[in-house]
Amino acid sequence: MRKENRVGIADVAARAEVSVTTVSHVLSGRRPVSEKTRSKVLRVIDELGYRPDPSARGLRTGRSESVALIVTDVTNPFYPLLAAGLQEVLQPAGFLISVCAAQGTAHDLDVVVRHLLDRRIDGIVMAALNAQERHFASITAAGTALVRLSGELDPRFGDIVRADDTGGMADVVTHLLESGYRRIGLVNGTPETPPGHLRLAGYLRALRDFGLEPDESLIISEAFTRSGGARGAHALLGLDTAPEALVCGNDLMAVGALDTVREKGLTAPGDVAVTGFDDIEAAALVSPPLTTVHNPAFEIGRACARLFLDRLSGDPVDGVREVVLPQKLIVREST
Amino acid sequence: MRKENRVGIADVAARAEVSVTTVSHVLSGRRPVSEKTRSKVLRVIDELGYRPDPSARGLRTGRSESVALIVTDVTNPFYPLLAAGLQEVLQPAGFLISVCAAQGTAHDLDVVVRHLLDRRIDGIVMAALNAQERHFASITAAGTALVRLSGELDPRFGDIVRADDTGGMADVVTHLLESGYRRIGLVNGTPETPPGHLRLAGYLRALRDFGLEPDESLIISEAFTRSGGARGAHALLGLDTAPEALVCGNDLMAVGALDTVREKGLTAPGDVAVTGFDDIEAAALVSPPLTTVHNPAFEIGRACARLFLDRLSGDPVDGVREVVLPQKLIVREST
DNA sequence: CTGTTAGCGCTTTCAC
DNA sequence: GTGAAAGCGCTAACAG
Repeated sequence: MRKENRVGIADVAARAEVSVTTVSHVLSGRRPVSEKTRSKVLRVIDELGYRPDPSARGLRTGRSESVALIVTDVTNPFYPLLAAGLQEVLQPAGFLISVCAAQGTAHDLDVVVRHLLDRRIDGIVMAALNAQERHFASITAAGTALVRLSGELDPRFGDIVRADDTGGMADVVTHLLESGYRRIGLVNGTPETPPGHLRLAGYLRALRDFGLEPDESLIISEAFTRSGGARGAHALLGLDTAPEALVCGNDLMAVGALDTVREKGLTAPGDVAVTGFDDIEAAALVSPPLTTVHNPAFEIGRACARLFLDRLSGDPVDGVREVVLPQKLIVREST
Repeated sequence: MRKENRVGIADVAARAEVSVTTVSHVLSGRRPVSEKTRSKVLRVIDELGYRPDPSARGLRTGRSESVALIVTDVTNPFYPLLAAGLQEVLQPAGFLISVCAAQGTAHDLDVVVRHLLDRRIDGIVMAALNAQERHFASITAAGTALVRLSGELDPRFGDIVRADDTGGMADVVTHLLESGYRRIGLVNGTPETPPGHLRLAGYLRALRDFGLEPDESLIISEAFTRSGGARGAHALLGLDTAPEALVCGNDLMAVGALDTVREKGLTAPGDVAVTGFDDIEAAALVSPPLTTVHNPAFEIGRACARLFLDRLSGDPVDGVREVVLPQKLIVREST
């Protein structure tokens, strides 16, 4: 079983009584071939079960028909979904999707990036949180397509695909306002992070658009964690006039807020409404199920894939592009 | 930026004043090289930043230094963890890990497997639920290493790595027995599935080992879902003498059981203890956090990786192997 | 519209 | 202990 005889392009050419060149061009479509020859070659390929060898092709073309997703935290359910979106679009086009973890330091990421570039990976979705400009630069310098998931658009650093955090947060707050809530507290992650910043902006915008002036005492910054949410909720619910609703920076914080609500002998949404952000799986599992904003990981993956397809097939695209996807409000029982 | 000049083995050879053959052997260690030559070559490699081209190597050797994980459901958090375990071991060894989704029919899986074999993937972890014998057979026939995650050991179908479901379930039940619970109900998934079967066996074994005869009226089969768990709990808690504890077939069922407990105005573990299985992320997020059994996805991944390493490096291993990993009881507040 | 041919960068006989 | 040279299977000039 060690030495199976793969059928090569030469076998096909011989059997179809044409040159290997012709077979190659039937496959690639990079040169006109008479319909008669074409169909004959195709038939022989089918008969022989010929499958081109990607290594050989890659050696010639310098491409690998594969793209990689680099992540820091594999356990975050966001990334598998993004990967699924990539697959949906890229797998039918013959691409292989590799998922690479680059935990730890930026140097670990150096190693991973270099490994990928060695393999002449055609495209990279950089979802590693510790990525630096030098990583982006080395990727694009190698001629590899790059998509980032946040940051500022820069011609040297590839395309960007991201969700509309601000709009999403504005939607939740507007939903609460339209449901009659007025005193709405924000238990947010720190505004130093991109999501913290953007989500705070959405909260403020929605209130103002509704004609309300934000009350700073109702805005809390904590870690983007369950315990951070619990602490934030504790602070806000201890106020003289406690808020009627707690808008949280992400679902984990909302879970923590629910812990606090329960602990204080209150109920949600009876005594206080609670909302999350991201729509992780647990958002639907907790009690009450959380009203939240769906972070469209799958669609982000598809958008990345389409950018790759544009760049990798046909004529070179110049300039960089940014795709912003809408977030979607998911109303459940916590509001 | 189209044509960067990669440095090749010939450049190294020239600069080090040796033949390409020697450089190749310094790299592979497949032939003795004098220490002096060796260190010189190594130095030049470093100076020039030479990196072997995987496509060229693959073309010669028929191997790709990469392994794939094929899954059906990308959103199941079990698989990313398994992938992380694979990475931890295989990435340092120079392997690339690809994650492939084969949703849908067995025919989709055919396509994915064929694609992977075309690329001369070195190893496949088959985690797709719809895999059939023909898939296993075609993989091993192509000389590609295969690891499955369940089933019967068969020389034609590669190695197996799995967790000890029966032992894990026995551990939970024993934990309850030792905590003083006696009437212990089982809200299980259907015993037609491998996990359902094995977990039931663990439940029965633990009771008997403790000297108790299982009461059939306390054993319920439902779907492995939240609503299945809710239904099962409803049935058991409606009994004349309701059980003191509900052991559930997986965490989702336990979440459903908690729904029912709450709905009936009862509390866990005050009125009734509840346990899960798998230790998905949500198990720690629900209230009360679930006592459950940790399904060691990460360790399974590492075990798969080690089997690959054994088969892919050095002398051919013959025969097939099975690795059974222990499950671990996680005691939280629901018991 | 079709064919001949020169490599892509590496591993590996075979020969010294 | 070291080299020369023959391909691995394919693509893309170049040449009709």
